[in-house]
Amino acid sequence: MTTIRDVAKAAGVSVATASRALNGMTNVTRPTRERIEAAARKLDYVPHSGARSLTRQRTDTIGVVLPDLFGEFFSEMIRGIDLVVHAAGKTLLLGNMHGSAVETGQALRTMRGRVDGLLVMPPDSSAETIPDALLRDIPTVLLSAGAENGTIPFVTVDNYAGAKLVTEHLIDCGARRILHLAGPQSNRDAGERERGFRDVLRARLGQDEPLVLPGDFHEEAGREAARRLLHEELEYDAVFAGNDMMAVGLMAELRDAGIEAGRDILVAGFDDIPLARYVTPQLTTAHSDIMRLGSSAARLLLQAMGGEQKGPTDSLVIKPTLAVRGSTCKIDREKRD
Amino acid sequence: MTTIRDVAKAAGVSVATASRALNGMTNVTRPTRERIEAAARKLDYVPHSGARSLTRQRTDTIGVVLPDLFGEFFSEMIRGIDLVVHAAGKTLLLGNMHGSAVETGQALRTMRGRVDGLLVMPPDSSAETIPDALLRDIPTVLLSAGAENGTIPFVTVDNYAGAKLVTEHLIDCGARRILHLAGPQSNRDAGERERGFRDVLRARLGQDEPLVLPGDFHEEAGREAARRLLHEELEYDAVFAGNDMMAVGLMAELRDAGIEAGRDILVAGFDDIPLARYVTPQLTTAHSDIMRLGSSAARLLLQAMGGEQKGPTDSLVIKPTLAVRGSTCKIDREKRD
DNA sequence: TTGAAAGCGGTACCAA
DNA sequence: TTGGTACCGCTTTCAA
Repeated sequence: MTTIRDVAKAAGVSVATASRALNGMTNVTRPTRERIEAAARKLDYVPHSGARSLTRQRTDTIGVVLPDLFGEFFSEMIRGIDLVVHAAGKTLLLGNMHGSAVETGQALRTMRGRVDGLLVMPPDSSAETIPDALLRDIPTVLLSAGAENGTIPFVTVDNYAGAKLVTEHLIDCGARRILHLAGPQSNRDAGERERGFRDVLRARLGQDEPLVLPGDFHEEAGREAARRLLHEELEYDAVFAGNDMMAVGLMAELRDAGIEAGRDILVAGFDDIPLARYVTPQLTTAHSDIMRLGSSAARLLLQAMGGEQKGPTDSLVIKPTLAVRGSTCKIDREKRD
Repeated sequence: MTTIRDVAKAAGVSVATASRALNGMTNVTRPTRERIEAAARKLDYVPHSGARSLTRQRTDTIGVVLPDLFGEFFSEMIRGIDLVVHAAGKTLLLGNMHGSAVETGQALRTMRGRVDGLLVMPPDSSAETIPDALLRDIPTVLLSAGAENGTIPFVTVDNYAGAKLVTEHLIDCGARRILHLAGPQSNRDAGERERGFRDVLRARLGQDEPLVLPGDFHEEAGREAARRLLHEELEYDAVFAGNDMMAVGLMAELRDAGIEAGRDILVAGFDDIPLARYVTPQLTTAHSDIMRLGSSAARLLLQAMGGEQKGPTDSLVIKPTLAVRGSTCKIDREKRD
């Protein structure tokens, strides 16, 4: 592979001059520059970004570490991030921590020296898995993490408020026996959603111990819940699923059994992934602008990288809105905010 | 940020010894190693991957450059890639070229010195946009590119065969006036699909000039096509969309006008993205195992990086199968292969 | 087993 | 305007 030294030699100049010419500095005479550029072209020179970033002390790269790369939620998030990162002329380095805390730490460590800033969505929504060393030296913004994280700014959806919105809506539609299909135990978002659900049920219906089924945010958990509903002949008139994927799985499975959401039972989800509009009936859900979540986080990070001090106070909490669709009643379609 | 020098100093050894200890080499005495490890822990040492890869001459990173990061197609592809890359203990560096050839070249250049291998999906499915210098020095596998690319191995779907499968199926279902909603002009995949469509129409129905509407693989193009169908009162009994997203858009728009796919008109797509099963009616499509496409490409690349000579002959062409669902007739459900 | 030192491929400072 | 050169942080010979 040709290096800048080869180019310099071919052009009969020092590496210093070659570097200057190639980087568009003005203090190089026309003819010299042209000789260098010609040589670079002829030798097919491509600078070694690794070496460059070592001396420059910056990489022009943003690292993103997510618990999973798959599915619409992350896909949209990445899109939002990419949008602003790309506009800022920087590159995205995507890491996947595959859900485990150990792997998270590992993934994050390898980021050192390859990125100037970090966008992290911790598996359990807490920053504990992030090595302190990194936090001290690399500007970091947490995605979808709680306020308890101390000193790191974060961007998140107000899960509690969203869950309340959805639950209220189900009750407004006449539901009285409402089941919640929860997300992963350790996940803070899931916890907040469940808390919102419980609080509303207590306040509005005086129910202190509503039925909450365990789930994991994946489609199959929704199907599983549907099967339990059927086999155990549980008499519920509404289900609030912890996220859309589970709601979709649940609806599909119920449908196979001849039970139609929106007619025989009300179903609502959370997130408003694109898919929510395509299923039949369309899914009522707490709408969060996921893409915006990603781009806001990226923007916050860029500011922090620009030297601005950013702390938890700069954090952004996005309030979800209620998107009423066919899977529940439509009585309060006007109620959206 | 603490460097290996700090650690060495704190442990009272040379950087060489520190490096050896930290990298698990055996030629370090127990006590020395323990002193070094203690120092590293105390100082919160995280190695600088950039510097390390500069000397090591490898990065343990695979670069992936796609025309877009959004949507289920890419999402699944990335999942497939990540699966094998992660299993191989390597990191993913994701780049987005935002569709343009210039940006592609740019994105690829910045990969130099940051990755050991490259997975590229060129915007027009041709390798021309890839700088020669990179191709010579970085093992590369093309995603979804044609055989015409010369010397680079690639992994692709047999678009022509898939399109024929779908078109045959529509005819078998009784369709005689079939419309094709094409993908982007410059896209080779799209071109192959259109070619398959045309060939079957000519062979089976003797139609030499079927109607082909322009599209771009996005949902809105499907909706637009539906609107044309409605307003211009085009009398067609089937639509073969160049990909699922467009088919989905088309079905949704037709449905709003009271026209039901599978009943009033037959609709088929291509790709079999997860969404295809969720829409109502479910979408008939050419099923390609996109995830497998990604993982196969990654596997091929890893082999090439391992020193094995890989050329176009090692390329993998995946034959799609027909997935018959509710958006078309079901007469030949058994015909799947 | 350990240390000194030479790079890896650039950038940028200091002189000339 | 140019060139010489000292790093950036780490790995890896080569000697000791």
